[in-house]
Amino acid sequence: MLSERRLQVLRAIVQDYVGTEEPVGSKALTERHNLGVSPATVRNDMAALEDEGFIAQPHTSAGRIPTDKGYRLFVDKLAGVKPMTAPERRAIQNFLEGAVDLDDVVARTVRLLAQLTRQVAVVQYPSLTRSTVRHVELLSLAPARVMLVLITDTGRVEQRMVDCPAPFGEASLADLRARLNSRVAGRRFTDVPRLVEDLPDAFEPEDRGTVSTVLSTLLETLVEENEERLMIGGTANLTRFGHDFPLVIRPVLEALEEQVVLLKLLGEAKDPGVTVRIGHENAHEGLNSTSVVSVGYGSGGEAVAKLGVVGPTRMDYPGTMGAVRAVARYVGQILAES
Amino acid sequence: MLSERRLQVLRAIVQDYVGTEEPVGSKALTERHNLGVSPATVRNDMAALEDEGFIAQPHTSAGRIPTDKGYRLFVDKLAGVKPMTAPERRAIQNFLEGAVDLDDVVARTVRLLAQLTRQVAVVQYPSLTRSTVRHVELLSLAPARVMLVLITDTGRVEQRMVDCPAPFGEASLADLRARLNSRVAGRRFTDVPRLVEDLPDAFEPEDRGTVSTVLSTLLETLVEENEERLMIGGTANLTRFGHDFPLVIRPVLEALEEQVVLLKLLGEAKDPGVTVRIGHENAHEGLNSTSVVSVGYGSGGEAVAKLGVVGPTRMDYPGTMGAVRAVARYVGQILAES
DNA sequence: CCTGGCACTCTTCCCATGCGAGTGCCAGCA
DNA sequence: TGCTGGCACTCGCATGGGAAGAGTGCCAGG
Repeated sequence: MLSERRLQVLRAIVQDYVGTEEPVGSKALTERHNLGVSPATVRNDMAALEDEGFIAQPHTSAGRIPTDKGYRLFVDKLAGVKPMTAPERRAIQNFLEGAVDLDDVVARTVRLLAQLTRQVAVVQYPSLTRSTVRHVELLSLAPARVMLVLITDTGRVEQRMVDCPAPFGEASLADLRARLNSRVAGRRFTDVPRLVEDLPDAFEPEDRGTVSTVLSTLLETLVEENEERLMIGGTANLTRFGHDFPLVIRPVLEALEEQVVLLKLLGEAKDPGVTVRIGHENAHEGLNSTSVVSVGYGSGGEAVAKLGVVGPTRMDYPGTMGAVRAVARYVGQILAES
Repeated sequence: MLSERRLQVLRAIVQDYVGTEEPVGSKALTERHNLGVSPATVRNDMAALEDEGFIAQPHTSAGRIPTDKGYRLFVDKLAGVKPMTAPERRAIQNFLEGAVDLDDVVARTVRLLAQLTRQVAVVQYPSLTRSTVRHVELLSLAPARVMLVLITDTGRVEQRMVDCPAPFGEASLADLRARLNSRVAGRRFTDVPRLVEDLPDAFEPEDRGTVSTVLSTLLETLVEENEERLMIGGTANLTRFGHDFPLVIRPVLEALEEQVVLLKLLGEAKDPGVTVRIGHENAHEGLNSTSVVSVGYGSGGEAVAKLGVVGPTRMDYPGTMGAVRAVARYVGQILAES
């Protein structure tokens, strides 16, 4: 329906607009790209593209700017993912390799993404539900008080206090610790409930209450979704957003503080590859003038969490997608090594 | 040197300017505050205050606005700390009591502070160096790989991997765990180095290398200053900063991302009470147009960390100081209880 | 030492004007 | 049918000149 040239015109408009931040006119287009046709022809194409809803004019007789729909077409059909250069890849790897623990990995990833894309970076901590248990530790803090520490294969640590219904001896605790670990160590979180189901039966009646309490706390910890933490960075890049300032970035900052919103945002992306949500495609109203580029990352073949960037719809999609993909890949490697 | 009335004029200027965000003139002042004198008199006082550097005019013949020095005098001499009302105090307490773990306490504190003051809130995690050890846990992950988990009295958990110079048996590990805990549990971090000094001597020669390695990792963890994490929130409030947007908030956002800067900022405040740093009193350049109100908080009588807010120099100092102080007090209580 | 009055200084707002960029349409040409 | 050059038209934006208003500094008088 859209001729090849019209698609090229759209591509050129997107590229120019992303570069200059100014509405682009027919004359400027023909000067900067050799489309082989005259401005008049381009004007006709533009009129057609506008009828289809891919571009719009801010005012009568200013240049055209892409609409969300225009960006969508650009991302889907007209632009690939721009791969990182070799030096960039090396820099990413070097920077991430310096990390000392999980917090540091996440923190470095955020900084890296923010710098590479010059946008706001969001990195979700490796999700509990998809990881495996490395170790469960039980510490007796008081006769009827136990601290439960859960360590995951991605290096994440969760702790919980458990108030026991009855005093619980050191010997029983050691027993529980040993049995628990022999059953769940190395297993996926989703399998844990099944694996510990009958564990209380192995204990003396007077200890069963406590064992059950500990186990249910453990299970709670495993499913606790609101514990899906994330880290954001590069908010200073919001200042490069546009001219009509406060009105635009206010809701964005607010949305960024609502971890729930962000988690949902990242969670929505189900693709195996890089997912792009453009403008109004984002459910959250405050993000209607932003695009979100996200991707899953993980230590093995499987994604355990997501990361991405939030930026103006007017962004360099190929470059951003390339950076996001590359960072995700290297973070995965780092996690697998540690 | 400054007469009583002139101080009152300064106070009135600060209050009005904070309220209206606009330079305040002599006529408006006499209308809104009954100073008992005419605008002309106030003008003379203003001229004097300007000579002394407490106020300034943005342009010839606009009203006056307070300078950093003016705010300083206001904070030191002219305004007290506005205490929270009883309902506010109750709300603070209720909100904080819902927290389930340390992360949650900090997160809630940040949200609370940001909401109460309508500014950017910064909360430092309880510092390691001033807390006491609750428990040290050692987990064998591989024959020559140990995970060290440190649990503090404030509920904070730090973990480190230790690569041992030689394989280390389960029995030795249990031995080390027991000896270590019996020595350091309940002790202050600063005392730990002294307490574990001779610990390797109690082990077989072949294990001493590993024990030393583990201990030095523990000591590293204790002193590691860069691990002083903090959480910030309420950045959306920056949009209420002023009219000349990007130029002002850009450096602020950048400074907020530099944890080092923030930690230094909070660390500088040595007072037992609420500390206020106004405008250029902040060492960091990006924060020259902001004021920082901070205070220490802690579970006992002693401060284990700081919290505070960052806002425009034109802020409601008495109210902000009251909110910061109240929140710090209640967070301290919560930490002491858990 | 305070007060009212007065002249003066700027900023800000508003409007008219001109310019330029960009468009839409049309007639002509391949 | 599709491309091109030409041309009239539309707006947005920057420019400049008043006019208004707020606020000041200073002075003479109480």
